[in-house]
Amino acid sequence: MDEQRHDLGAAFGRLTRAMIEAETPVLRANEVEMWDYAVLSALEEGPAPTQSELATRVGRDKTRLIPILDRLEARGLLGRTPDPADRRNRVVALTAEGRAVVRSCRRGIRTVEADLLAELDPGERSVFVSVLDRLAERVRHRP
Amino acid sequence: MDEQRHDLGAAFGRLTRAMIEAETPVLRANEVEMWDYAVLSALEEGPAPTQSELATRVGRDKTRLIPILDRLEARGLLGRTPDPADRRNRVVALTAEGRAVVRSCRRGIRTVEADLLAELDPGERSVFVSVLDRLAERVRHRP
DNA sequence: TATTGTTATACTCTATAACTATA
DNA sequence: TATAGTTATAGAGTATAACAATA
Repeated sequence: MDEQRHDLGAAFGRLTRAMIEAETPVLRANEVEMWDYAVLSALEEGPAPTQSELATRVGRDKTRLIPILDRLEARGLLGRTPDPADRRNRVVALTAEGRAVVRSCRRGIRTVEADLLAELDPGERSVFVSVLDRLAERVRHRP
Repeated sequence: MDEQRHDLGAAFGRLTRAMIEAETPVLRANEVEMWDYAVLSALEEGPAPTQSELATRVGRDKTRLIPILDRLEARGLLGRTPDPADRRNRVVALTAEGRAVVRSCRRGIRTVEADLLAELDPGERSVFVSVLDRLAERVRHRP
């Protein structure tokens, strides 16, 4: 293993903070907060059959999701409809407007990302992005 | 830019959390917390001429550094000695024991990191690590 | 007056456990 | 009884401003 480099964890942490900072203006322009965007983004994969399922998708617990869902539902960006088969469940789905907002956010975010990766050569960039995506996906499946 | 992948920021965030979780047992075995380790690690580069300088090195503000320094100094892992040239300043430096602790932590952390990267092939791994380190360094220089 | 280190205070975020309604 | 969603509360973490000592 390499000797003369910084810790991976520290590097991830720094980059996380930097990205949050850089993306905040984009999100603010769309009047959403970070976790709002995370929720909308997760719902693009498809409606969530329960809020708990959505919570694990996003990587938060269900209690912290509720104020976010309240806000987004009030703005008409998503809907919570009771599941007739089991009325305890509420299926959460994007509205057309919600889909439009998340797409608008994503456009801005892609610009910020391109900026971060600008100095890399194309080969490095594609390896980096692909590995990053794979690692993040691997790490996803455990809460 | 690629279309079908997750956001970089979300990936960084997930990996940050996963690494914190995976490294916690290592740090606990050495009786240090995450930011304790960050401070000790930063001091390996050399003594900090002022606490403020150390704060920016670590990426926190000076007020949040103080309880950490108190604790580490009490344990004899670092020293705070007034600078004779400007007695407002305190230069912060690792003790021999502090250096031993941070090295012990690092050994464990390297193992965790190797585990994360284990499935990658060597080429990918070296590109990924090198790019990550470079990006983190670039992003470092803005308080 | 400006700066270093420090303390105090208010604010946000997070974790936990209790409550309701359905099953 | 067990689970989904919700609410409440306590704790940790964070940001900000004020303070004493030194320049």
